Amino acid sequence: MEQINSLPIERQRELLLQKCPTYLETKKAVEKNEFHLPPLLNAKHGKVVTRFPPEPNGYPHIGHAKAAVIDEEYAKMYAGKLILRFDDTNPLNEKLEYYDAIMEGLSWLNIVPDIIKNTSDDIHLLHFYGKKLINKGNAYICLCDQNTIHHLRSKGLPCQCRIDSDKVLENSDKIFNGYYHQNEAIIRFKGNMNSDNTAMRDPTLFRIIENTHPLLGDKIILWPTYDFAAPIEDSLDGVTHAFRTKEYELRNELYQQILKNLEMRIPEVLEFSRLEFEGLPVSKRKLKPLIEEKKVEGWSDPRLPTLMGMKRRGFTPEAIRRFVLSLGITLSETKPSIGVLEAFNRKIIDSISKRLLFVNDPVKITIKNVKQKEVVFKNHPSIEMGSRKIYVNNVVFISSQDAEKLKNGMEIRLIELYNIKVSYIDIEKKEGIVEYRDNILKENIPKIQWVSEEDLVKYMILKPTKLFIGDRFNHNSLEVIEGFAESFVTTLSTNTMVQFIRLGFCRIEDNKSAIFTHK
RNA sequence: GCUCCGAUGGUGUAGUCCGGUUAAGCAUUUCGCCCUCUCAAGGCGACGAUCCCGGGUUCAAAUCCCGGUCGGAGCACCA
Repeated sequence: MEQINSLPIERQRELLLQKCPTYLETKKAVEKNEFHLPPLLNAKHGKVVTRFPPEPNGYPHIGHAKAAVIDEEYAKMYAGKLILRFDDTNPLNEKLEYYDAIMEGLSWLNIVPDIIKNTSDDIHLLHFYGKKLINKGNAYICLCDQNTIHHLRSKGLPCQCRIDSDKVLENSDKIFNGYYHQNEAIIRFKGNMNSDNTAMRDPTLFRIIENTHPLLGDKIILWPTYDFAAPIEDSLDGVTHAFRTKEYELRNELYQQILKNLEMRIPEVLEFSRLEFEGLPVSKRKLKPLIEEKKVEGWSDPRLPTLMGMKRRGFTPEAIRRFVLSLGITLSETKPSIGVLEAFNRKIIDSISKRLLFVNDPVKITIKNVKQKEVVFKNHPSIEMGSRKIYVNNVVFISSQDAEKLKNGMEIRLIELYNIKVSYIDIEKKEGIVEYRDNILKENIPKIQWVSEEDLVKYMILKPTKLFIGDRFNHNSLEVIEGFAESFVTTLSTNTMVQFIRLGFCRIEDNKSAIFTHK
């Protein structure tokens, strides 16, 4: 062994090849553009159950998409089941419209859960397990006020309620019978008040919230916290692998302890980092003011990282899925650039996007000595997507950016039309005169897009850019590009993806406008 | 403050558990070339990482050990 090990690596390899020729060939080639999640521990084919547990307290965003895709992908990978569970245990935050919004978001992502349920469906069960925990001496009723609790928790000291918890048992009945009101009493887990893990310092399991719940109305006032509901529900629902974002990491001990005390099955819990794009926060705290102050149009504004916004921007669910999978389930906290998502999206929409002509800030070009012409324009350069006819008399419009580069005597080609020679151009007046040259394809002359005076509509492209620069809202985050498009755009329905030649991919919004997706 | 977690090219990651098939794979970005009546897509190629730093163990360390640094998270009657 010593001898072999001390040989140079090349020699070791030679010897290895002689003795065991297959050993060095086991590495599989990585398929391009295909990303997979790593295998799961303790996962049996057909037996994996995952769950996506959003709280219906807002519109779903890219962060939800990441969690949902991971949950679904693992369920699929092991031919298991995916549960969608609305984690609706705080009537202060939840609204009916958000349940629907989340459902819509998922269906847009093509994620179809096998089971759909609400944590609130199991409220009586949750109460039952709460009582059980108290009876076993693993939880107690605490009557202290919040400041006291906070104070003692930070010092690692128990309160009198805890100390007396074995003697004072009647409070338990009282809290379940509705004797107490909001802020008067809570149920706490009997953890370890001086644990290093602060999540174990007797966290709250139930509290009283006298608000109307979107599903249960006013019937219930004693609501479990996430810390209690999540492990119980996961265990009861048969979840084998529970994924959550990494800020819950320290709660793992609690999660397991609760189930252990109750002698319930403990699922595998795994964490992944939150997903947020650079310059595009996901938090309601940052987004809501934008909407309230009308800086953006609403939750479906194409600048927003909400699923509705991203859909409107022209991102495809398939691109989002690939993107999420390419991220993996790492714990490292990073903010990927949206450019990666765009790259995935581009590859998907390229093959379904018709190529159209649009010019912004149009300059009127009169063409001398030319006859009326009809061009047949292919809808896609390499894929059979039909074609359309465009009539051209002797006036076309080109964009002023292109016009600026023109000089007298210069020869250019109007894409798919013919070559012209510039005889006069005035950017200020937005006009120019050119001569017809010929219709021979030449390699070294500029090719620019145009629209025919005979066949145009006024059109607008909304171009989203960075929402925030640093910490500040970018007031120029929605650029408006106005110009002319060929009238063919008006025949396309909302949501159609197109590519305006030399401009970029856009999603058709209506007869008058489109939203710029990306280059 | 205390506790936990992370750190691989410009960016996102694979590999780290079980040290040697790889001085590092993939994707993206940027740049070339080919293709193309688009500044798109496709094809080919290039640039780019002494794997946070310092020390140790070992014939051999991105991978193991110790000590730092930087970044993030938790410490709610939110989830």
